[in-house]
Amino acid sequence: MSLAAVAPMRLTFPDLVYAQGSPLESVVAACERIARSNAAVLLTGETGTGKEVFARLVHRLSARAAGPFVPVNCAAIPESLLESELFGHARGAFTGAAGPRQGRIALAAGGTLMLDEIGELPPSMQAKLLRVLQDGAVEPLGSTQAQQVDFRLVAATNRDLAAEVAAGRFRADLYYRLLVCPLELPPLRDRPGDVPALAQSFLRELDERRLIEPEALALLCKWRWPGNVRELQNVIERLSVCAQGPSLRAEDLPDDLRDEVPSAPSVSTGDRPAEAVFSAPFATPPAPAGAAPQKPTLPVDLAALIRDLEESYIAAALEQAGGNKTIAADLLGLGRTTLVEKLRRRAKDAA
Amino acid sequence: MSLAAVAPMRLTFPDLVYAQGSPLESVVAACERIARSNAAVLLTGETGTGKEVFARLVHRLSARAAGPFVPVNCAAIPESLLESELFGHARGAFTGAAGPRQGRIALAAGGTLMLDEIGELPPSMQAKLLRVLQDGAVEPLGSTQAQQVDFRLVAATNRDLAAEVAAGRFRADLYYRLLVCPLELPPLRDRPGDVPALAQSFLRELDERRLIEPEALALLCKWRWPGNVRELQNVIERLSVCAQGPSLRAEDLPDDLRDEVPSAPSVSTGDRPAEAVFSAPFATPPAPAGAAPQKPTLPVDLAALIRDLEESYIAAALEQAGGNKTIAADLLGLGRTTLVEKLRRRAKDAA
DNA sequence: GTGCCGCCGTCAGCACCTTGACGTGTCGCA
DNA sequence: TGCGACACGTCAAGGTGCTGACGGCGGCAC
Repeated sequence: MSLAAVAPMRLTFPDLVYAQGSPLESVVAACERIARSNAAVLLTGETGTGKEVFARLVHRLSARAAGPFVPVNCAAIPESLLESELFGHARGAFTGAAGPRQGRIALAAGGTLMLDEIGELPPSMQAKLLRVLQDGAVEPLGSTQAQQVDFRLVAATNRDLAAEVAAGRFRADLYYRLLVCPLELPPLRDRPGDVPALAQSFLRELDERRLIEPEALALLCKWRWPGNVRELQNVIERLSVCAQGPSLRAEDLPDDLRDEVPSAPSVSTGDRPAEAVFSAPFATPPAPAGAAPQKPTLPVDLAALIRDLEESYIAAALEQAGGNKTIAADLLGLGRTTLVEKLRRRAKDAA
Repeated sequence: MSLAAVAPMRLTFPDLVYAQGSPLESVVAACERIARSNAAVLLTGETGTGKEVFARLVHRLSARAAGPFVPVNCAAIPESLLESELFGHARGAFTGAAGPRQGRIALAAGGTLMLDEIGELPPSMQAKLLRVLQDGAVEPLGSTQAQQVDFRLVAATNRDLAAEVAAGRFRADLYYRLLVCPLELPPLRDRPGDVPALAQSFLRELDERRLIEPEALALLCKWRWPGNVRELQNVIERLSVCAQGPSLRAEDLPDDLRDEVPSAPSVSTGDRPAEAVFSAPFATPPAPAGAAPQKPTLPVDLAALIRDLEESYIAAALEQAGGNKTIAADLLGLGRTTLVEKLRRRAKDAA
């Protein structure tokens, strides 16, 4: 899986870098124990703490290492599609292209299924997932018979699932099912000792041979890292780009980091920075990397979409034609009167 | 790039005009460093500070200078169209002249993609963009396979993205991704020394040979310029048109500028003047002319374009629905029979 | 087996859109 | 002033696409 030289040129996510004595040591040790079993795992931690990295670690350390690792980002898939995405659907009689689709769960047979942002799972899916965990079988949409699937579940979230349960947004029975092997990933600010190792690892991936000056490193270690490892990754990249001298100096760091007020380490899982406050409709949940195929956002109002498209083009053509409708119609390959009528309708609808 | 004599007669945007000792000097220096890398750039600054100019600068200074520069104004495109605009859609029956649309991202292959007003990006597009940045690949609507694209991203906004993140309107992970190389453009009022040079540059483009009287120039330098460079451009043009004497006098300036109360320079990045209501001289609308490099390519076969778009969406919906036309129609907000009819026509046309 | 349910294809009715033709108003030029 | 060129708005005719209803077909439950 080397992305080689892709465009925006990103580093591949680091494979578990930490320092001696890091709190991560105990987490890794826990992973090793856990991996041997087949029990469900629940990873919790802020954005950017590397939940997928640890999910893969559990997979690799388990007896299923040779099987598939299937990541699914629950938050990145429109609710209406989640079901067919997870469970698949039986007959795809038509369409040629798709045909009958395996669900992600079925694809994880013999391997590990990672459900990221499981806190975003809508209630109906929670119920269905629970059934699957109990029966060890999935029943694709439209199909009559269940299909046994042997998979291991690793769930992850940056929400406080217990609070979600208390608020009635997450099923208690599913919660306890997931809670068999809880693994909490500490935020980067609570393990500043890992910062140097991580920084060095990122530098190596950048082919950056200069060193970070001690003063700069000290600043890095003191920063709160609300975006955790991913934020560090970006800062390092930026540092490498911006620094001009023979070494990477504190002056080359972003202002925020230099205006540092030494932050108290967070109190366990108490505060979840920033993004906790979603108000917005469509509450954009932080959905870290790595899962879910592209797929256009459906459902969509096709009629409205086409109206918009048409309107955009008509407006552009009119502008280019300087308001001359005859020319504009030509530009669009439409009859003149057709364009006129379209405009009239539009004006009418507006009123 | 001379637009020569287009209808409303606009000046071409100036190519980076500033005075010696201007704060822009350090910004330009930063651009030079940044340009060498492939990292994402985030431009921030008020309306009219020339974000696109700097985006082009980064492009020209980079190794990609020979490649395309593709500007996209996220705020200027209806939300429903953004997806097909950015990602494109797979081909339809026959291409005609305009044919199957490449997305803007794909068009930026080998070059630079500028996403202006990125703060306006709706949540679903934020998620998709993040994926593209991570994978370096796009998957056009209706197509099943992803396509590798090598591009460099320059994002721009006049919002406070950090605040947007805190408010839950902008994804934290995408934010950190963009923050690799932040570049802040100072408002014109904080660099009054650039005003004379800019004014002279605009006059030259207007073929205006008269000179600005010192008193008028002084007024220009003192004005707050809520609309920044673009506002200055408008004022100069107006001045040239209105002045009748052998020189450009203070009396020819709009009243607002002459009633000047010497304004304190803005306190660093503190306030972002609500560009909505600024009572500019000459009723400067926030973003007239020079902006909006949107403009779909014309001429175009609108009917064919719409057919293609429709086909792509239908194909995608059918796939997601697993061939179930009832569900697919729902996904598209169409009546079931309507969808069936559309399919029938399509099949008929193919034959 | 029988009945129910969901999905599908067809078709006729109808609203809507497109199209071509016509009349008007304006501009420029003889 | 008169004439042609040009662009516009309107309208009636004809076509097109949408809609709702109907019947067929297969799976599943009882």
